[in-house]
Amino acid sequence: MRLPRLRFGRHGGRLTAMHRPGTSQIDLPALVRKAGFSELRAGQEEAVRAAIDGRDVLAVMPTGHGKSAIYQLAATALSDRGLAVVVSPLIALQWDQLRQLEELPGAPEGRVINSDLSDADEADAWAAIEGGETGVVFLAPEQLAKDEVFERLERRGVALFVVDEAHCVSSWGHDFRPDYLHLGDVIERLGHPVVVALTATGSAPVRDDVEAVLALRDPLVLVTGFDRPNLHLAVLRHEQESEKEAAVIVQVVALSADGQGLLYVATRRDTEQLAERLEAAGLRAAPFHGSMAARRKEAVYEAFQAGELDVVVATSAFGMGIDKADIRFVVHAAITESADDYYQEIGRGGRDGDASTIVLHYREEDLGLRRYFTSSKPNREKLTKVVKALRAAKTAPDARTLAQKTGLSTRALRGQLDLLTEAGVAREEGGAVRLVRQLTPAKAYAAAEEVAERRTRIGVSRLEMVRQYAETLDCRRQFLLGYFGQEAPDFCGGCDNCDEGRGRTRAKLAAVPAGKAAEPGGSASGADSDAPNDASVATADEPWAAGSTVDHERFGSGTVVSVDDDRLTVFFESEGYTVLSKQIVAEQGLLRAS
DNA sequence: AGTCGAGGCCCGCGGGCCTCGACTGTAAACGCGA
Repeated sequence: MRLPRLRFGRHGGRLTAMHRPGTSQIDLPALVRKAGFSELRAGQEEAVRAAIDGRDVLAVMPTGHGKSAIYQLAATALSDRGLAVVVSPLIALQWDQLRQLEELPGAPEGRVINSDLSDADEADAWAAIEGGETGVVFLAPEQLAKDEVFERLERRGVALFVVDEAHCVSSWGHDFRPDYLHLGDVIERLGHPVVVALTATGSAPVRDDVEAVLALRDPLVLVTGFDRPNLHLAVLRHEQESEKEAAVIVQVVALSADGQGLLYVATRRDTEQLAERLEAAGLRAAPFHGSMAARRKEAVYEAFQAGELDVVVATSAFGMGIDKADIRFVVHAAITESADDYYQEIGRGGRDGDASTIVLHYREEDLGLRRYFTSSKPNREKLTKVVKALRAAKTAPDARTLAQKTGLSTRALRGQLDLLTEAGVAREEGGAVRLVRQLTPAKAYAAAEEVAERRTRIGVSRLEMVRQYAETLDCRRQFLLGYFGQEAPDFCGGCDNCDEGRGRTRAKLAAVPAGKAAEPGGSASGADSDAPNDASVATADEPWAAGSTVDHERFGSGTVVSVDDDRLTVFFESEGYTVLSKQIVAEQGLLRAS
């Protein structure tokens, strides 16, 4: 098991948290001291105050910026009003969070509730929770789907509801972990305690999704900057799979001279095979993927943390909860499913602020696998079986009974149920599945098909965005930051395209005499960014600012993601990411502000 | 959508080539058997 690690020094440092009259009567500096923190960073204080004052909070902050401190302080302040429930996606993360909480002298006692506990331990935990000794409970959303768990928490009284890694609500909730979709209901049934949603990944559509799914009420939305100037970004294109693999091996071996790193691959088999090849090349390498035994996963994790491995070759399973600041490279041997995922994975590099090398090895064919994972198509036969069984059932069956009745595997059944749930046809509560609408199998199928088509459209559009990242000849940092709705200087000086003076970057640089000062309000500060910032100049009379909501006559409502010289990228709820020509939008009046 | 391994075929006994089809990611929870 890993050692607890504090994200904030408790020694030295000045208290920067000041009491502001007119807000909460809580003495925040005293609370900060009591909880054992030395100081709060920008954004943290605002978030804690809002939560204490009863306002929902959505905080999008980079890992290591102290998201945990927000709920730890809020839970401490609100502990006499009721329990704090912290929803966390991984059991390993729950234990980590508990350990962090235990390190804080003034914080309430915490407990973990999950399926790892023995019956005796679970009974003990509940006794502490119900007896009032425990102030913070860590659990996965699946636990909240159980009536018994919900009722016990409700009886105890919940004052604060925290959703950690809140992007899971959006990126996983729709198909992978449907219980994330029900968190909004859980919150409402608990009488809507203060909700604090925390994540490090938050493009505007994801933020909107989190807000909607959790039914946040007038939340304070805090978004800190996404830029990570110490990450050097590059993409290498390949024709053949074998050539790509060879290049990946050579590069990882070379980069290992700088320190430890991560190699992300697409399949479990690739984790094993590439780890073997890297070992053969003399590196200390280990594979990591979701279906490995828990003990083996933990051993790899520990060895990496302890500096005993040069590289971990992993699927996307390796990531959340990694608490290592000195990762010197993050290499992808295959493209991710979205730019959100890519940013999340590369964001693990260089948290100590020192340089980290980020490379994507790209083959167009690799998009095929991602497309496969993205596409969802309802199976008429299976779906009909499920709907018929539900219509015939006298009492609402659980998923297991339903799988037996329909003869489907639990996995196949799960897929059908997710579709029916999102289509608003069925609902799963406390393990029991009910039909919400008494539709014929044919109509239920049509509803599910609509949902699947929409999911696929959005999935393909997200994939299209990460493809654009891979194929762009412009500044990659600007592209990524634009994706997250943040303006950036044209010249980042930290990506392969800028290094080589390619594409539009070069055109813009050529148009500006070297050394010319930027327009006021133009370029961001930075020693190497003297080029003017067109994005901010253009926004002066730009009617469609990034982050604003718009209506399209055909696609419905959407959020402006980024604004370029000649085009807009908009995320439409029905279509996903769509690139529109500014000129055509203007000429045809395609968009209305909403 | 794309890759890879199994198995068949050819020609002639060791290996190359082709076709077909299985498989491809992310977690928690639960029940069963050892």
